[in-house]
Amino acid sequence: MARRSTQAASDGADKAKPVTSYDVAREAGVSQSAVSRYFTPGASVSARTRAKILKAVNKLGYQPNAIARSLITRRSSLVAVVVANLGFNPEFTSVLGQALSARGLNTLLFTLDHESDADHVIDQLWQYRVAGVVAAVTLPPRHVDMLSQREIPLVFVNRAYEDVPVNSVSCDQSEGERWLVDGLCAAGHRRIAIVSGPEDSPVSRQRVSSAADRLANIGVKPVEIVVADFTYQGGREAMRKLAAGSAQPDAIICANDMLAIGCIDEARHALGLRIPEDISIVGFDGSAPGQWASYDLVTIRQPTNLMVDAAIDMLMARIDDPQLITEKRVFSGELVRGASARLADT
Amino acid sequence: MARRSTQAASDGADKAKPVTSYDVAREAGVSQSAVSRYFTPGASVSARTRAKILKAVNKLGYQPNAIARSLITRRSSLVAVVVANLGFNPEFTSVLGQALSARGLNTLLFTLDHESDADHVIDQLWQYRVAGVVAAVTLPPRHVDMLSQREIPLVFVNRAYEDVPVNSVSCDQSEGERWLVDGLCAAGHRRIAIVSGPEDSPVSRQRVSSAADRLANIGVKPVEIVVADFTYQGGREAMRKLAAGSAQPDAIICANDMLAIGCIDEARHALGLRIPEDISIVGFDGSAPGQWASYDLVTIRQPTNLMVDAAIDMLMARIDDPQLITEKRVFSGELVRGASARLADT
DNA sequence: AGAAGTTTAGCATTCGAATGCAACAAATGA
DNA sequence: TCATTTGTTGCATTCGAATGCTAAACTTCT
Repeated sequence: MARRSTQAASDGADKAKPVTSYDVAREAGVSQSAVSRYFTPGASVSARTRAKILKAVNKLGYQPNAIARSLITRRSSLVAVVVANLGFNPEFTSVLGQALSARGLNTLLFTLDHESDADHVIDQLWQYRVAGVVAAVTLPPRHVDMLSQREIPLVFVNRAYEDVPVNSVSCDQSEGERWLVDGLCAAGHRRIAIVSGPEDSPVSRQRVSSAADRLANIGVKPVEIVVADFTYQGGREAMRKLAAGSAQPDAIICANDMLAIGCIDEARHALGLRIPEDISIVGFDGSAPGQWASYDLVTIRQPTNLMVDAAIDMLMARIDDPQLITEKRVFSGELVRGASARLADT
Repeated sequence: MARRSTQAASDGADKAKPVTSYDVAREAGVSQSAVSRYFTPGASVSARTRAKILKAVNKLGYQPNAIARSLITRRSSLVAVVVANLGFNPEFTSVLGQALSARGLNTLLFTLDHESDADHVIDQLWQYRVAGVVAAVTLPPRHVDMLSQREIPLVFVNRAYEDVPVNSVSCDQSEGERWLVDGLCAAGHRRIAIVSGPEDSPVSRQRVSSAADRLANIGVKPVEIVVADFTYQGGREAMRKLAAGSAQPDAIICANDMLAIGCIDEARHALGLRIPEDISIVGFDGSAPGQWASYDLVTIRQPTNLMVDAAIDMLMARIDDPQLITEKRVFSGELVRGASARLADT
């Protein structure tokens, strides 16, 4: 038998049972409908009734029950935010959460280990009748269809689908890679290697192929392409492989900042290379650690705030009108000229 | 007038109206109660009925409406996770989210800019009748009281309250700081400075006072205490101040890893100091970047996984029995012997 | 077979707020 | 002043699943 808190048991506050709109109505001498309207923006309530209700609300400490409201309106104020554990950009999630909150929406967070856990997530968010979904992971087309059939607005971040019409905001990966490639080549680099992220990551694939394409245009062939996961350790291992191979690159294009940081640390601390004198290393994302003095990465900064705002605007527009046609918004990144690579103006 | 998706408008899937338990009941030729019981673990349903319902569920693609369920049971499966924007430890949130998910709970994430935004958050989570709260921020006592009156289980992470009985899991900050201080002093350091976090952060205060106390015990007085916020820039500025002052420390104890990283970068890249030859720098947390080769911090690693598991265990025990007495669980940290400081065995 | 005990099924009610509708009051216009 | 418009209010119903209670079906035992 469980011990119980003597405090809770003795102070008589045992059944602090929730205050409902009926309690408020009785206290204020009005109907429950009036109380409901009081909390409905734009509903017509006279000043006199307003005052009475306000008083009762304060006296009783009433807070509307969002659950009951969602049941009748058939929609909650929850927005599902789906991110992958590894590609997890904390700043993005944080900014997104605050922006949602500022608009009166709450964040239902789903952190996936593997993108295959999506099944479970879709069930959950549907059970909660979320008002919308922001996904920074890839969802299988059947889930996208399901959401669109249920008229749940969905916005992807940095994912584009070829055939399915979906909403998305993204940073122009191709353009960013072109800038990096051009800068490196103009500075005289010719032995360029690429460190790719996981092969099932569309973000990685797009960045890598954009870089490779641009190189091809210029008439340069990557000396090697190494696949790693999007982690610091992945970057270190990739650098180790490159150093051990015969390619001997003089520049490395990494699929994100984390990989670039790993490469730099391995190059400096394990291989004794100087950066950028011996080797240039560039990343992608514009993450905070990449800008630390120890790394000072050349990278492409994604405009996080703009992207978050755009995502939420799209989401809210579709919450108001679920039939709005799909739209893709692509933002340019910003070339950050750090000291991790020799880069020429182009 | 808004344009509409020709696709959605033409494929006839316009009103995919939600499947309810009544629909399933009709399809399966049973009562709605039976369907409900089918989804209630431990409820008595015969094998035959089970089969009929399962079939109907699959055919119609039914998912119980969590909103309706919460309304009647008066409790949702949502757990509010409240973190501060700045002290935000992404790994912690991520691990916590997954652990909750594994137990069938969903994460309602609140990211606070300033701990004073707590008012708003408390309203929100009460509106959603969350099953519990995990707070990595300080909540004013009136909120703690309110939650306890409403019988909403609350577990703090790395916060202890003096007077109010609350549940908490934490890492033993004092012990950790003692280890650091002892190690530094045993290595001969005497001119020790402290870089504190924001003054309204209990975590910072506790770490700083523990370190100062231990120093006092040994008979050493900190040469200077600088206040900074828990950021990289804060660390850099703190280091700059220390270097500009007359104290000239030979070791710096930082209230967290982020500050230590900032100090190191400033010392190396702006002041031209060698670490740890010219100055020892230690942190606290055991964050991932602190372990990167460029920093290789001496720090105290918090046992994130243990703490998360403990937090969830406590939470779930109190969801089952809200009257359980409060409990505080304190875990030892782990001294990480990096290369950012000269440290002696003690 | 019949009595007693155990499952299982269904009915009816409940949770708390939103809303269409009708009744009514206040404000405007003729 | 009366008719019309506009603004408020309350009643009754609705959302979808959970559950106490009773009745029916099935077991088990004598």
